[in-house]
Amino acid sequence: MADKLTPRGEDFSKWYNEIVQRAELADYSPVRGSMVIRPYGYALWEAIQAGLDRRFKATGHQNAYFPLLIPMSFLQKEKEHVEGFSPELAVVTHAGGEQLEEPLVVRPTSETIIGYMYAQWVKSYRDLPVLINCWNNVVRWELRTRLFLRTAEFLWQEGHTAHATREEAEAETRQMLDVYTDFAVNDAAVPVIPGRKSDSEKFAGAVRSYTIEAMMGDKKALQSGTSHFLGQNFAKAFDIKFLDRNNELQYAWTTSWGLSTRMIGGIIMVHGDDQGLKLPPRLAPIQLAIVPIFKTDAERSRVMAVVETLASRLAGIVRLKIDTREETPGFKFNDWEMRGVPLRMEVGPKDVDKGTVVLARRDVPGRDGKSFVPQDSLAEAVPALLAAIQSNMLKIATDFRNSNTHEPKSYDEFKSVVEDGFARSWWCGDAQCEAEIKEDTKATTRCIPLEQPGGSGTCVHCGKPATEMAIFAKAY
RNA sequence: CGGGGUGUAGCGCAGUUUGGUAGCGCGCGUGGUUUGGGACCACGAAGUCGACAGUUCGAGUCUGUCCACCCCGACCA
Repeated sequence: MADKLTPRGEDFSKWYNEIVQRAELADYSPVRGSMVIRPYGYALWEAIQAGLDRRFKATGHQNAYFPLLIPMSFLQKEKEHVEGFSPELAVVTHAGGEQLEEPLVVRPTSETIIGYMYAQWVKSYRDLPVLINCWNNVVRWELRTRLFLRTAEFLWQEGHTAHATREEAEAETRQMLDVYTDFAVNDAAVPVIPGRKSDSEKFAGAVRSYTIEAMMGDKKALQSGTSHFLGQNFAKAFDIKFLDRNNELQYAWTTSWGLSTRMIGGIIMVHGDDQGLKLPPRLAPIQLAIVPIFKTDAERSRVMAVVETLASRLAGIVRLKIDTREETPGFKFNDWEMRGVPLRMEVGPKDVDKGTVVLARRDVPGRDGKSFVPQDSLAEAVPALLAAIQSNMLKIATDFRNSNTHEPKSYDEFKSVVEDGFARSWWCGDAQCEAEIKEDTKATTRCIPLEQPGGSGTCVHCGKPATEMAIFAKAY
């Protein structure tokens, strides 16, 4: 632990893995591809859950729970869905010492079983809309896994709604994309590009998929949340039908949307630096770490008395932790920086004498982030600093993203741009053209941003007329 | 599944070429000195050397078979 972290610029992947372990976010489990989320990492997930759950409730959704195991036949009812998920299913074939009559799939996502249930619940237009979210775990047998970014089992929320009209379902899909965007930008300080997925990148079974795409510190893209308009595909597969106001039988229109523990990986890779993790104050489990400094016993009691007073004054205002470990201050400074705590307070004998403390900001590297603050003003200064850190982190990430997003003028330029950043280019929308670009550059269409310049251009690859610009990048 | 690599203490590794008593660094425990940017000293605990079989007086080291994991590709929130 005394060793320095591998510098981010030297080996990004190694840097990432070291942070996850040293900040005690997660650890490898004995089961291939799955991870143990440790208390600090789980506390971060709880903060993410709280931020999202609040927004879900505010937009009229309720939480519910659906079973882990799904009859195999359910998956097969929607053609694209089964094709998309079959390769990565974990299947239970035996239980209670006997072979099961029908194998049970460990859910990779719950559209099917929820579709089945909605078919039971929805009979009339009066039963709509159904607005349900589910916090759970899913299993997808991925071939290559990485802590938080892609694990065989992961935690997420999946929202599933059913509506009477196409318009209403489409509005819901877009509303939830907005919710994700708002959460990412304002809570996680992760600037994202909300947009539509190309046909080849959309969710298996969806009519249209939307995504929020973020740029990581190595300039690769991470899909950080998705919202799908499922049309009537699942309603038809599972018979979600209702009688409308005109007494006519109609299929419902459904949506689904999810955001996973992958977001934690995104936060690490967007904000982290050579000192370690850097957490946005809104999500940080510990916002303020207090490090008392003393030599003698006499100093200890003077310092601790002040620390206790200040801590109790701040306890209702910020999430804080007093560091009573018997390590050197230097070790503790580095340790809190590794864990990404946004603000650190140092209290030593000199501070006690002067009635001040030292506040050190995590977002400003090294000693430049330190300032002396009068003890009397902490109740105002600490929240103000946390707010400043939150917005500064968003600004740094946004500037980074913007300065590494280019609009190449030619395909040659495009190829060099996507080697090290995002390309924003006119694209014809053709799947063949998209596949050729991927083959050529390993860059994929990340999304077709909602925000478009208008007008038209020519496709960056094939030169055909194009009416929309797309973001291309290498992705996780 | 294709290509490459690695399995020796909790972690990172040396030792394997040339068979001969299991090593180093970090971490961990105890005691002491320390403490305003990753402290130091002393003592100590910790290993079926990935598994199985073979060669040999003797195998971490040689031979064979198997297994696991990691990296690159295909798949993907």
